[in-house]
Order: sequence, then structure tokens, then C-alpha cells
Amino acid sequence: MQLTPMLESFVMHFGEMGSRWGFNRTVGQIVALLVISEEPITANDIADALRISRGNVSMGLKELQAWRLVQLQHKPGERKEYFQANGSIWDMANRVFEERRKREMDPTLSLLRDILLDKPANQRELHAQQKLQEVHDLLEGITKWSSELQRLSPEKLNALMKLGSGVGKVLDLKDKLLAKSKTK
Amino acid sequence: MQLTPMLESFVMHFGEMGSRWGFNRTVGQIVALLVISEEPITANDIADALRISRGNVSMGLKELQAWRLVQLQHKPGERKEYFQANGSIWDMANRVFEERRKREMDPTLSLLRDILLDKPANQRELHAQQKLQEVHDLLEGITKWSSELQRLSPEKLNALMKLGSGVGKVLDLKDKLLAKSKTK
DNA sequence: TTAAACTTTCAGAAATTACTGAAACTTCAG
DNA sequence: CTGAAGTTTCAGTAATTTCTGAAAGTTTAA
Repeated sequence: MQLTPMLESFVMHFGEMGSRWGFNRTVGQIVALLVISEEPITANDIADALRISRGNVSMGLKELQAWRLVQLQHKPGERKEYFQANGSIWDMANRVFEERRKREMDPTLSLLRDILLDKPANQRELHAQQKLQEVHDLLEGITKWSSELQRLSPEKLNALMKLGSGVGKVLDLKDKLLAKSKTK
Repeated sequence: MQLTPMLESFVMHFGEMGSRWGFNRTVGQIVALLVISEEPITANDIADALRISRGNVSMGLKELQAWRLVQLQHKPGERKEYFQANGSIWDMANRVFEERRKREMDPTLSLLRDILLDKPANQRELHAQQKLQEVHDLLEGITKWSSELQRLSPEKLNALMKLGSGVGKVLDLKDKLLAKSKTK
């Protein structure tokens, strides 16, 4: 399982970025390796290619299963477990977004809701609550919107992206149409 | 600078979330504190309220300035430096998004571009490059789109968010209109 | 100048996070 | 059953990140 320099540079880069994306170095390297592999590979192959301990691979794969980024496979007649990337790049990115939303937004949103139920005890708390309300609304807006976008079909999402800042025009269009139908 | 339990719970929570958002605990706490403060506060106030060293506050504020999340102020006749949150919650969130995009996407995009310029040396590299192309296109799409969204006015962005999955319908609408103008 | 009032820096300590590898566990064929 | 082939767990170690606090730096008033 020797990697060529090109592939190695990619795998190592994913390792370095890993921590910025919410997982650790080895987990990042493992995803990278799985993404570029044509065939499913074993945990030993991974340990071998990345020069890390077998135990570490096991922990990494466990985490990647929690993220639903890997898929376990068995080959007929073999006892070994084979792993491969779970779904297309697009699917994987979607899951990463979703999981990160869960980890980065949901807990805060829930705390904010609790705090906002309390009566402010003084001027300072009142002002703070107003700010927290803003934070809450923003996070809620983003959360709702992003989960609705994810429900859109990939084609539509793609169309929307292609539209780019053209969305501004489409919005105007919509307003005009609405205005017309009102005046009817 | 004693915090009430309500405010303290919020500040501490932001500290814990900090690392998931790309900065460390104290930096998270400092932002939280600044967001809920009506008046600008000094670095000493911060150290005092959070029970952390003065040096740590200095480093934290430096980092927050790099993120453009705090603003420095001087009061006339005083030598002390006062700090406050830089802009509205919305502005701040925008900056966090932008900064994170820079840190989480740009380096990877640039590496991918480099790799994709190389000739694949064998079958495995060829297959890997095809995958990397997909990753590249996805990241580029997201990057472009999100920077275009940021260029939209807050009102339009808001309208778009309110639309939610209704964007699907608007897209259909657009397609119909385009189809018509073509047949003309 | 001097010195008081304030800020930043950074070496080392503390806290946290990641990794190793041996032991424990699981599964299955004979 | 037994043991071979595989996987997971986890205590201890290593690496990394964060934090402290004393020293150095800066600014301004007198």
C-alpha cells in the first residue's frame, strides 16, 4: 500500500485540515485514503499506508462511522472487514455539513432558548437577553435554511448555486409576480 | 465585574463551543462577554470577569482583532483601551463565516488545483484525480456561492432565507420564463 | 528625562488531545 | 471445545495546545 507522492500529498493535507473540519489528523487521512481508493480496503491496509497503529485506525473508523462517512463491507468467503467511502463526494459533504450543524449550532440554540425563557433580573440582563435573542434568531434562521436546502434535490441545489448572485434578480422577479397576482 | 448566573452560563457555553467554531475557550468567552456588554470594557475587566490572566486576554483580543470581531476604543482623557463587539450580530457572523471559509476551504482548493495540473502516472492516480476533481468542483461551488450570498444585501438574503425550500418553486418559475423568452 | 500607567511578549507549566501497543474480546472453522 | 484470524479497548505515553505571570515594551504627563 505505498502511496505515490501525489496521492501522499493529498492524504497528508487532509490530515492537516482535519482538525479544522471537526475531526483529528488521522481521521482526516483515513477519509482521504478512502476517497481515492478504487477498491474497498482493510483496516490493516490503512494502518500500513498511513504508518499509524492498528488501534488508532480502529478508533478512526469508529468515528467515521459515527459521521456516516464510511461503509463496512465483507467479501464472500473472507473474514476481514473492508471499508469504503460511503456515497458520492456530494453525499459525504452533505453529511459533514449536517453533523457539524448538529455539533456547532444545536447545543447553543438549545441553551439560548433556555436562557430566553428566564425573566431578566436587571438592566444588564435585559440588554444581554436582547442580544441573545438576535443570536438565537440568526442561528435558527441558518439552521432552518440549511436543512431546507439539504432537502432540495441535488439538481435544484446545483441550479441555485449556478444562479449565484443572480438570485437577487430572481427574487425581484418573484416580488413582481406576487405584486401582480395581488392586484388582480 | 461579577456576572449573574444567567450571563455566566452563556459566557461559559460560548467558551466550550469556541473550539468547535475555530477559536479557543478564552477567545470564545471573550466574544460572549463583549456581545452582552452594553458599554465597552477594558482588558482588565475581561481578565477579572473570566478569572484568567491578563496575558491571556491580550492574546485573545489580538486573535479577535484578526477575526475583525472586536473594535478598540479610547475614551477621551483616558489612557486605557476599551473594547467592544465590532458590528451587529449579523456582521460578526458574516465575518466568522468568511474567515472560516478562508481557513477551511482555500488551502485545500489551492492544493487540489496544483494536484490536478499534474499528469496521472498510473491507473490509480487517474482514478484518484477524478475523485479530486469532484472534490475540487464541490468546494469551488460552495466557495463561490457563499461569497456571492455575502455580497447580497441583508434584506435580500433574509428574503431568500424566508423563502426556504420555496426556492424550488421560484427556480421552476425562472425556468418557465426563460423557456418562453427563448421561443419568442 | 523620569516614572507611572498601561500593554504585549514569550518561556515554561498545565491542561487537553491524540496515539501506541499489548491485552481482551469476537467470530468462525475444524 | 480449541485456536487462528481477526477486531476493539484502554492505560499509559507522546504531542499539541492553551495559559500564566514576570519581564520587556510603549505611551504620555509632568
